[in-house]
Order: sequence, then structure tokens, then C-alpha cells
Amino acid sequence: MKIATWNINGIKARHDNVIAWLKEANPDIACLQEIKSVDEAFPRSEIEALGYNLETHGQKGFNGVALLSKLPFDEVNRGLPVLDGDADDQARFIEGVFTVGDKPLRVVSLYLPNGNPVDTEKFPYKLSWMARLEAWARDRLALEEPLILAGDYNVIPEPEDCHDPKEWEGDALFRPESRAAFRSLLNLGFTEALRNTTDAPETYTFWDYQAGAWQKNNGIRIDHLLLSPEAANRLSGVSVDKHTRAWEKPSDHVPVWVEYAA
DNA sequence: ATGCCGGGTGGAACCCGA
Repeated sequence: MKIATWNINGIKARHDNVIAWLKEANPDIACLQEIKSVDEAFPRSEIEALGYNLETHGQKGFNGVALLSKLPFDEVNRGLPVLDGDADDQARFIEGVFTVGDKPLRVVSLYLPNGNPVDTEKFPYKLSWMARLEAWARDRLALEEPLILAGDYNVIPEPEDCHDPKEWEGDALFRPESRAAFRSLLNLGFTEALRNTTDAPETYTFWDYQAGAWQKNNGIRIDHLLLSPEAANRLSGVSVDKHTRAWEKPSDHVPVWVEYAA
């Protein structure tokens, strides 16, 4: 089965591209980010007509995540838990639980905060969100179940994950603190799907709309799928649907997906 | 190039993104 993640940059603007991609890629589970829609306004009918169950965690104007699945949802959890006394009103996390074979499969669609500019409260918000994610993931890994954390991490893990590392020096996506937090998450025992299956250079998932970034292949790799050991054992392939970046009215991100042995 | 494009809100100009 195929499990994909894609930051679509607005469901209203990207609806037709999403439908075209679902028909072409036919993922069993799709994790979407930046739906930029409240739940009540999300256009469901054409997606459901393709055979998908759909769960959203949206908000007005910004952020928002969704899970599409041909399998029925056994459970849905919206929002990354906050630590004591904290609060978070940004819709960036949704978890679905499915049954694959006779075992549970947990899949998360997450949209990690950007964190720029780094001299504002946005950067500590990013780092605290990452700390919350790590705490949540530690608990889930203790279940020793197949778990896939998929989404837009807004982290460039290594210099080879961007076209021009100098351009990203000091940026929240490439700050040592962000990269360290991502490594710390991985070190809980996750397998990052793409880098564990290919060393192909210039493998990116985002190209800015500006300054001809796409034409120059000035991209970055920030959309990742992290697999628990039980999920990684079933990993049989990874791919990036780069061609969607050349479509009319493209998202600035492209889909990434894993082949998962059911 | 701390906004060059693009989406969303709201109905012009501004916020946000990476």
C-alpha cells in the first residue's frame, strides 16, 4: 500500500490538482498539510467519490491538516498534546489509526511551524512544538506498533538537502537548534524513509514560487516520513512526485510517498 | 533579495509562508 504526504498550500486553490494527483498516484492514505480551510468548508465530495474517508483538522486562513484514507478510521486524534499550563490554537497535527492485516497502523499528518523570523516568538514556538512532538512520539513508540509521522517538518536535515546551504544559514529551517531537534526525534528510533533508501543528490520537495527557484532547481527537502521500527520493517520503496511542481497552479511542495508492505 | 510569488481575508492592503 501507498502512504503519501503533500503540503498543498490551500485546498480551495489546489482542489483540482489534488483530485488529479489522487487519480494518478492512487495513494491508500494521504496526509495533507496547509489546507487553509475550516472543517465545514473543506470540499469533500469529489475526494469521497474517489473512495476516500476524510478527516480534517482545520482553521481559518492558515495551517490545517487532513488525512485521506481508503481504509476506515478506527480512531482520530486532533492536535498535538500540550505540556502543562501551555496552549496551542494552531491546527498542525492529526493522527489516524487504521487496521492493516490484523494490526493497527498509526499515521500522523503534521505541519511543523516554520519558525521565521528567528528573533521573534515564532522560533521558540517551533522548538517547543518539536519538543512536544518528541515527547508524544516517545509515548507512541512505547506501544511498539507501526507508526508513520508524515508531513511538512520545515527542517532541512543536512546541507545536501538544499541546493545552496549558504542561502539557508541562520534560517529557522536550517538553524542548528532545528536540525538538532529533528535528529533527536530520529534518535528515538525512527527511520527517515527517503534518506534510508536513496542517496540521490538534489532530491527536494519544495521550490519557492519566487526568483525562478523551480527553473534553477533551487529546492529544499523539508517534507519527511518517519517510520517506527515496526513500520520501517515493512518499507519497500520511497518516491517523490516531482512532476506535480510543473503543473498549472502548482503547490510549492510536491508529494512524497512510501510503499508499505501490508 | 526579511517577500521577487502566491494564498487567504475581505473587499484595500496586509498577514503569512520558507
